[in-house]
Amino acid sequence: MPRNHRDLDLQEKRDALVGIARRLVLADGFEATGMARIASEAGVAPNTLYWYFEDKDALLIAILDSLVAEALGEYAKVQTKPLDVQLSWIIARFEGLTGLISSVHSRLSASPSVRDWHDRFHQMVESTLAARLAEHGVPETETATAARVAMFVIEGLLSHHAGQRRERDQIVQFVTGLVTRRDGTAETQLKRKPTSDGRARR
Amino acid sequence: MPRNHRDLDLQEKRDALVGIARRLVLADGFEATGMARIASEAGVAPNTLYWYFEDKDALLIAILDSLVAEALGEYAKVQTKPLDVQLSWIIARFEGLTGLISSVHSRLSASPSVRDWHDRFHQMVESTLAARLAEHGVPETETATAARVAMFVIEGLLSHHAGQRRERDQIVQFVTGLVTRRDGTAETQLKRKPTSDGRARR
DNA sequence: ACCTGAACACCGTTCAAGT
DNA sequence: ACCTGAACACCGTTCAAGT
Repeated sequence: MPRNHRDLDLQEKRDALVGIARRLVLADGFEATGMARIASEAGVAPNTLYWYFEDKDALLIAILDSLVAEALGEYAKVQTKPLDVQLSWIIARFEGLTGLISSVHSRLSASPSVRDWHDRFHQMVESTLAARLAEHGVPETETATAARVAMFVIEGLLSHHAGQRRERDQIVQFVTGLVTRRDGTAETQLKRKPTSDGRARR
Repeated sequence: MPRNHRDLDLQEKRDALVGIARRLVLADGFEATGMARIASEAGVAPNTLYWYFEDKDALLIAILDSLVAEALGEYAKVQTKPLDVQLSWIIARFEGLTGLISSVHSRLSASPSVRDWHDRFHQMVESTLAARLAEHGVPETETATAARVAMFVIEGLLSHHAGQRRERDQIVQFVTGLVTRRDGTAETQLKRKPTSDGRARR
């Protein structure tokens, strides 16, 4: 896959390198995947990577961008489903990425570029969540706070072995129930109504 | 501070080393603090540290234990205060440790001993939180789930620049309000009653 | 039992040089 | 413009040896 010099343009080769790095990083973890290994797998010299990426963090960010782009495309399909289904979907979708997520968090203080990406990502996810919450009857004054709480719960579940399936469902139901049951707006959603996946609560 | 051979016993010297390492790690971060630096600050050879600690993770765990022991002592004083005050206190108390917290999370997958410590710590904190929640009228069937959600929110706030003071208060109020307002048990706590620090909600 | 000097393996990154 | 061989600085850790 080296395909040297001029028959692949810069962006194409960069993408190819990201793909290779992504596969290795997802398999073995970011810290455990050395630049030398990535280079060797790509058939180039280690320092060649530094022609395409400023440093290892830039490579990490490129990997994250490619993963987020894919997930975002798929999210469109569940965007209109009930809140608990959406939350469960998000958690299941990112379940394989817990290692990467904690790598991102661990680079936060050392790398301004990772910190920057991370903050942007949070902003994007939370504003999307806030919009969904608004649709579900959460009053405007609380959507931002509720979205942040939802985000924290998602991150918590993902960071901690993601819990067992059963426990995850319980937490998702608990949070959606709490968040949407405001001053009667969505009161019914909480009482006895079966969950959207057909299982009884508790 | 070397105090060699026999005029300090093993445990005493170990504690001294932990103290020195803890100061450096809190100042510069775990990853940024090399074993060589700790050793030099302690006036010993780098490899001497490996007489007292199995590896760098063991040193991390010793630091964490000392920090938790201190915090636990202080927590006794606020244990009987209202829920929102307790949560705010916990967040403020651990605010200076965000770097360490993410270091712990980043070692989770690579180090079984850190993972072990982390799981124990969560279990301890969550069972304590669950007991407080029960005192505040949360039904038995939900204390565990609610405690875990509270823990996720605490961790989320601590991991993300801990937010601004104002935003933190808002989230704490939101969560305590939601969690304690169950089927009328603590219904009043939510409606219009001013927060325990005297500020109006929203 | 406690401590050390010296080395090892590995890491991300850089430099000077090639085409 | 794109790529490389070789080196650099640094890391946690180990080894063989000293007392």
